[in-house]
Amino acid sequence: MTTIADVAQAAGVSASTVSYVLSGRRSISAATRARVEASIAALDYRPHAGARALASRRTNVLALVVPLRTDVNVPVIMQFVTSVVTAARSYDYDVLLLTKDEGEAGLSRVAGGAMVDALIVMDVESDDDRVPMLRRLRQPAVLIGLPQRSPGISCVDLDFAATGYAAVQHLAEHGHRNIALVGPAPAVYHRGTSYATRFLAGFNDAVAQFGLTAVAHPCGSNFDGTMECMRQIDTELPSATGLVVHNEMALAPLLNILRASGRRVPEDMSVVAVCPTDVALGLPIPLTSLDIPTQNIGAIAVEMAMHQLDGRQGPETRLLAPVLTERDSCLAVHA
Amino acid sequence: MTTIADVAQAAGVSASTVSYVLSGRRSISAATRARVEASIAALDYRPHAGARALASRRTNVLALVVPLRTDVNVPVIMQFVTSVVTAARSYDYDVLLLTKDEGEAGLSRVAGGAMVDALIVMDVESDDDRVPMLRRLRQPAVLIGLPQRSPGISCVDLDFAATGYAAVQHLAEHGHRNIALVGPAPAVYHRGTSYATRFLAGFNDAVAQFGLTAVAHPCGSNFDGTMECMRQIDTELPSATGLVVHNEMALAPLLNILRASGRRVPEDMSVVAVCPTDVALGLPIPLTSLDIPTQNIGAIAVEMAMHQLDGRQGPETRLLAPVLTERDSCLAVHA
DNA sequence: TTGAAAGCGATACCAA
DNA sequence: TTGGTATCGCTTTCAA
Repeated sequence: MTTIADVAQAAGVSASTVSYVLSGRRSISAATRARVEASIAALDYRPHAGARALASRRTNVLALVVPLRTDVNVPVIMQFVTSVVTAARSYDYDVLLLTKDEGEAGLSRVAGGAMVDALIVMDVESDDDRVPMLRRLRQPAVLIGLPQRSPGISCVDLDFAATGYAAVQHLAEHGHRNIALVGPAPAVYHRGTSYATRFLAGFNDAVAQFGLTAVAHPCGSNFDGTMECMRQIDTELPSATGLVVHNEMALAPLLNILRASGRRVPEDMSVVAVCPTDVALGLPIPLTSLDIPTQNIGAIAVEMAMHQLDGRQGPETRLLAPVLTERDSCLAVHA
Repeated sequence: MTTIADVAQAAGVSASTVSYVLSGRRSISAATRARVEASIAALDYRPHAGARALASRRTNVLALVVPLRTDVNVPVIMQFVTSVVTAARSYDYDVLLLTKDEGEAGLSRVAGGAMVDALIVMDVESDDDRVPMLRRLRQPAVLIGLPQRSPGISCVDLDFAATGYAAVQHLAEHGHRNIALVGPAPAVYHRGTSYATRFLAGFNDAVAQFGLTAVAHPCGSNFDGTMECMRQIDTELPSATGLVVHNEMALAPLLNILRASGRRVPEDMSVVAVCPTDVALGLPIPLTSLDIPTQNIGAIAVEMAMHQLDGRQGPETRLLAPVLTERDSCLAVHA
């Protein structure tokens, strides 16, 4: 294995000089730098990550904790993952992947063992067991999501309350008076994933504000679950002309079910979806949607972690404002 | 930070004894071990990963390289990822996640920097640029997939040739004489991803063997692509009574299109899918399928890496035999 | 602008 | 059964 000493010898300088060329932490004469860089290239030298971590107390690795759930849309998770990995690379960081089912043990293992400089945690629940432990770690953490109480820890997420409100507002402004919410899977509510309840709160606020009539139902994330959910909605509010769908997995089945029951979108039923853009565009009819900006959120999470690492910024919470894009699934109704 | 020296002092032993208690590489008296373990627990000691890697030349981390493509089914990729992470944890290994778009640079970065002990590479192409470089690394690599020439490197994959053969055979044995293959996306063929061509070869072999008439078409991985693919099939072989679908993303649109054109599955059209079990079960009608055993493949990849690390096994290629499960999408035709 | 050398926190060899 | 210590490869302080 090639070491820094080999490079130093080849370049006729000391090891520390090579180190400084690499880190840029002190000025080096152009001539010396050139020789060192030539030797590095010639020997194909790569600094030993472990040695570096030991001496510098930096690993240039961050941990990313992902859920394994199948009741949340897996492609959406994957979008977060790739955006985090891509953003991390732009800071010369690598990503260690943990699964949520390891729980607190996984976090303290990688943090306590100094395997990572920071942690990014997805799928945070309202009252998440992991939050108190994260707060105690030496490394900064960034949550994707918003627990009940998050003082001392950074959070980033879409502003789901505002998003729920905006969805209803859009339908109200198009004259809809009777609407329904097709929500996330029951399990998502049960385990207290906060985006579900925040969205619902915003939805209900707007319903009251605009004086609408509404029903809301969780929706199992598959064909049967969607069928059942629509059955209930049709029973309780048969006059509904607008649907807010906060469940990516339900979208495709839903469109089928509507068509099968003879209802056209948007002529007979308007649909506002909450999903990433590519999902809204990947269906038979382009959906009017409130974007879940996975790319942004992932990049911001990494950025927040980096800012905390270089001391530029303490813990903060950032909620992204919803953006609604009109496409082909909403129509105004006339009384 | 708590170090091994702190633990040693607390337990009244030397640092090396603590190290040996941890590694189990030499026998320790029960009394000493108990005291050491008590101190470890009391101090909540975690060995520093970097120091460990430096001294032992082992990181207990393996690299996993995933594609970012959206033309292959993202949930399937995620299944591989979670099975690899889960299997790795069972060997006390962590997983560093790389994306394929980093190419050879990413591989040599993490391998050259001794960040990982082994690499697992997904989405390997027939003539993959990364293979020669992987062969040169100090660390063992396991490919998920099968490049043209793989001597000296471990591979694991479903036996796609046998799978293609089995799909056709199943239809032939049910009396179908005219069949069509709905293949992966054109891009998958173009970049030479070998499973596509291996499957096609097996498909064609069986078609010849059983004296069938067949057409095969790539299929764009969305609604429009599937529509276009079916249009071509209907034009070229309108008498087809059986479909082999080697494209998870095409399955849902395909069933819709068939229904929209008035064809019932399985009465008017038999369908054999190649996909993970959960995909086959997640559609309106449970599909007869050849399983893509993502869990197995991921676990085997990790196992092969571990066996190479402890010198128990050199590079080898393992192709898993296809397993067909009959469900509700295939019917025998009578002449 | 550069070099020498003291750590960083483990492992594992050599002794006892 | 245990302890002492050289060593892993790098960073960074102190000196020049």
